[in-house]
Amino acid sequence: MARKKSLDQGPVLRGQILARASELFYERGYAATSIRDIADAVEISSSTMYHHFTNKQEVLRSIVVGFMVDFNAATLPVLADGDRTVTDRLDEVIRIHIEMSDDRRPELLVGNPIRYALSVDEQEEGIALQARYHDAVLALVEEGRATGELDVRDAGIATMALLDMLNGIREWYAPDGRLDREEVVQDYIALARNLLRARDTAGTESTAATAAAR
Amino acid sequence: MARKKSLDQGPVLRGQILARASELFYERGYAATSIRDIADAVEISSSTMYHHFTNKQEVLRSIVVGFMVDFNAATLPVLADGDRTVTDRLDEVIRIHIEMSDDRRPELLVGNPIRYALSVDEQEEGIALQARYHDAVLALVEEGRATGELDVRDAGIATMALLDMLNGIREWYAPDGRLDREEVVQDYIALARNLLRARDTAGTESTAATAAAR
DNA sequence: GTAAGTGTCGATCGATCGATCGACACTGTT
DNA sequence: AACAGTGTCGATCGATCGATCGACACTTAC
Repeated sequence: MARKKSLDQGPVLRGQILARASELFYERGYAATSIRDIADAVEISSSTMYHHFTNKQEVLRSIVVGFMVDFNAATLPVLADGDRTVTDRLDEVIRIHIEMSDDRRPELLVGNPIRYALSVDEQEEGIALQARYHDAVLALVEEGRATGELDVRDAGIATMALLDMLNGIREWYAPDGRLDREEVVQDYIALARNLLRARDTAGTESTAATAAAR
Repeated sequence: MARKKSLDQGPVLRGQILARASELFYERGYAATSIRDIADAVEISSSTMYHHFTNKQEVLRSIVVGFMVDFNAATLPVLADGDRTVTDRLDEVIRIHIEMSDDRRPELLVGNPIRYALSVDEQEEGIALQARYHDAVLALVEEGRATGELDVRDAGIATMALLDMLNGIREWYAPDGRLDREEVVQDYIALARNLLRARDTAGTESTAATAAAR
């Protein structure tokens, strides 16, 4: 086999590495995936990896931070949009949460072993990004409780229940299975309203339903 | 240091190994935990490990299967108890689920990387045990929908939402934090009733409330 | 045309991994 | 006293790990 042509493919290779590394980390875990596994999957040598990333940790860090930055960019503006009702915003965030964590499933790397693999600084960076989303959802739930749109005893617990419910989907949802994704989105919007005892506000109902159906 | 005394401590050492291994696997992940890490934590040599387990995989398998067997033994009889109302059974299972997954938190090892670490037979064994619990909860939700006690569009989706909501708790609940565990249990019982739109059945209400408060 | 910069590779490093082996201590049986 | 069975250990195996190095191909700038 001839030497791989070294035409400058710019940041393309870096993106390929991140994409394949995400999948391997997601399936096997970070520790069980070797640099050579990733290199083989992208059909490069292991040494080439080190021209694009300083070490294995940096590959993981890029994936984790990259996803969370995009995720927050998509959700935070919606959560903080004061012009819309709480229920309306909640519906849309649930849709974004489900669709984004399904579309980019392998990139959503969380859990203790992932944290353990990162340096202290990287841990704090990742946790801070997650906390920003968490706090924004919590603020929305508290706002809903204040306006009477939602009815929960403890906003903190209800928020965790909601987020865990949404985060669990990617572990069992299979696109080729019994369920259509839009079906899942609609059901989860309804389930979330049940969970938080969303009030059927007559004035905003049509608006929310329209947004939910998109 | 003198040679470790070899007084027969029966299955005690095996239990210690499993306990410490659980914690390390939970914190760092299976692949990132070496046989020597476990041995050091129990203060034995790595060779001694192999007199109690055939290999590293078998340690993981023992933990996973051991927990799920106990978990099913505690929950399945409740879920299938035809003499009680659906809501009543649901409340108690939620309590057991939360308390057991908190008490034995490190033993609850799940996810893709864990599956990847097990052999095909072991995977199927573990999945089968989890499926038995899942199916029993699903059957209860469907029963509740049939009797009118619960009101959900798709029982399968609602069941996954409920289970994910419960499984997420151990990732964030800290015993020394703001929340008392009994508080969490009570809130989740209420949240689950919201989620599944449990009907306030006049006849069984007092029974269910009593069971919930235990 | 030649020098600098970039990207890729094979070869290889020391460290660590899971697992094995023989030696030895202790207990209980005969 | 001799023996078998069990549990523990240090030493060590081959394999694989993350990471480094120098050599080489190719592009671009001058």
